[in-house]
Amino acid sequence: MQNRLTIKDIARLSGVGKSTVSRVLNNESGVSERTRERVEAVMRQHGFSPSRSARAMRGQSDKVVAIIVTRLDSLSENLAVQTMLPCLYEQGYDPIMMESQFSTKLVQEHLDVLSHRNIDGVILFGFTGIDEAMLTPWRDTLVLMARDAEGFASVCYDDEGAIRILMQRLFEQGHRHISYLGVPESDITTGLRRHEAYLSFCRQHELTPNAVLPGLAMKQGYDHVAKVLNEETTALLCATDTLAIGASKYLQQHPRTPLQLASVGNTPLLKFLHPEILTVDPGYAQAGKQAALQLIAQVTQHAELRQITIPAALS
Amino acid sequence: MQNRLTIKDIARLSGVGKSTVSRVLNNESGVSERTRERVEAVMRQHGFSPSRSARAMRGQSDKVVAIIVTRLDSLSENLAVQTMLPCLYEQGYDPIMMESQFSTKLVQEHLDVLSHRNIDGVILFGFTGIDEAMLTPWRDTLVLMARDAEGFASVCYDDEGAIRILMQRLFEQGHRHISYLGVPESDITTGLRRHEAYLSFCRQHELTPNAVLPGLAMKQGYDHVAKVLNEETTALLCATDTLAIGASKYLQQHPRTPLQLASVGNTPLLKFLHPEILTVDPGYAQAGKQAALQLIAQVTQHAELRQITIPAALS
DNA sequence: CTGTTAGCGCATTCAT
DNA sequence: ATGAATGCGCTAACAG
Repeated sequence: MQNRLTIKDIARLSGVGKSTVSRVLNNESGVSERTRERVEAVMRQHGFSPSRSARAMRGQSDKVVAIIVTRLDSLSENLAVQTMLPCLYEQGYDPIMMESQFSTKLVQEHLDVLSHRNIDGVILFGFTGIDEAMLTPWRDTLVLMARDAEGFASVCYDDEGAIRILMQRLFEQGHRHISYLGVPESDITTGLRRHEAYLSFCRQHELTPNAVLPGLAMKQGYDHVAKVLNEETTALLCATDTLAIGASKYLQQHPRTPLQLASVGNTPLLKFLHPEILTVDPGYAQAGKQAALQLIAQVTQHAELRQITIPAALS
Repeated sequence: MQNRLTIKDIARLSGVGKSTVSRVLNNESGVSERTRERVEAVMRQHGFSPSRSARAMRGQSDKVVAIIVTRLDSLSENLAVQTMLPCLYEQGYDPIMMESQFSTKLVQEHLDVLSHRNIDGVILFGFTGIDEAMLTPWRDTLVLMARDAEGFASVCYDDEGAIRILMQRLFEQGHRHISYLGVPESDITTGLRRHEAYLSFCRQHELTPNAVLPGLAMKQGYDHVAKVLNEETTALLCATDTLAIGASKYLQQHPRTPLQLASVGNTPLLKFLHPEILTVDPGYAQAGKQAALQLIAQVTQHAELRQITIPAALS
């Protein structure tokens, strides 16, 4: 843009040395109140802001973080990222965005690029097949989303709790034949954990489980929902909003006796299309904020690598 | 990450001077083929990549661009961004993402941040009320999406063509009472242009227009669609996929005589939910690519500020 | 408390 | 064709 001022200019304009300006800039101690104020005044007056590249070169942080989402159009990840961004902006971090498309190879490529770029940290939305080994170099500057791994900071959803809450509610409503539409167990969180929570609840309450685990896509919900519906079924629990939307479409086209749907995920889209569906909010928004805060804490003050679980809540 | 090598190291390792390495790095002429190859070998062998901050400080580009979307969860913008990203990566640009939430104030804040950040360029998704004056400083390094403005590079959709194609098709199918569900005319492109194209077609073919322009949201489509439906109506044209989804929900809940729906936008969501709807693809994907290419051309070779319009096509 | 000095990694003269 | 020297804007070590 315009030819910007440097600390040298500020120093000259306020009649002090460069290093004093630098000290003021970094809130270092050892500057008299008077000079500090004077320098700050000059900086404000001229709208001065230090060159990021120069700072970066001096070993300081570049104040850039990367966010690697699986897909730009993931409903849940969008909600998380939307709360993440303001947190990052506020602390002066610029977020560069990348899309993994559920490909380990793409994640690897992106990380390679990032390693050449003096990145402060990475927030990575996990998925099935992600290779923990390749994340090792990033151990201290990474926050894993929606997945946890030994030795890494992470923000997870309470998969088990979310399913339990929904099952409990359905059970209280009198449902005794609750089917389950989910995701293959190769997916640890959305797949395995949620399915196990379902099975566990069934066991405890002596219900007969009836599940199918086709995948993550709407179409898969649509195509496979029929398999878990029989005459007795009165309720259907879906592992995700996306599956619930697919299932709903099928049910609209193939009417049957009333069926109470329930799903994990509190996306605006599902709320609009099917407000009658019982949903639990896995806390996507809160997760985004927590992840941002955790990452900043890690990279600025070497905070411990916490494994955070966001509590689920009926919505 | 690791303590990276510098051109000094490469110079030492290949037995040449720093400046020679620099020359090789920038593909400058005046280096003998032999030394060039030798230096390149050493660089490859050690996986050398120059410090971006150092280059940036030397007045070179930082190779960062900003993408300001209106909303992270906009279906159409997602499609555009998804094609934009690979183009940018390929050229070594890192995209930092920001969300305007349709707020001029937020755009201004983001641009302020960016002006302190030695950004190469900005891709801005336009919206109603965007203030061209505040974009002036960015004239040469900005590409406006979905909106055009005097003196700025832009990538627009063919609003007029998209509507015309759909109307033509509906007309050919025999429809003579085609209603329109759109966006207020304060929105120049999605609002005004599409509505005018609708009116224009009606005039030319002596149809009686019947339109309502509630807004962009699904709920608005749902709430207002009834107003444009009467006994004679056989087709409904929606200005966007989002409106079409809202309208469809209403129609499912309030059955009537068959109504052919049509809409502008070729999003996967609509295709899944309502494949029966006639849609035209405004070319979101192609638009993303064009925008990335245009921006790169501008910032690397001061290419002219083209105003590109993506042709619409039946999908 | 404050100014001076010396680099960070690179591109760019200017010599050779 | 190539190496040595200079400085980008900043922080850090060292003097006063």
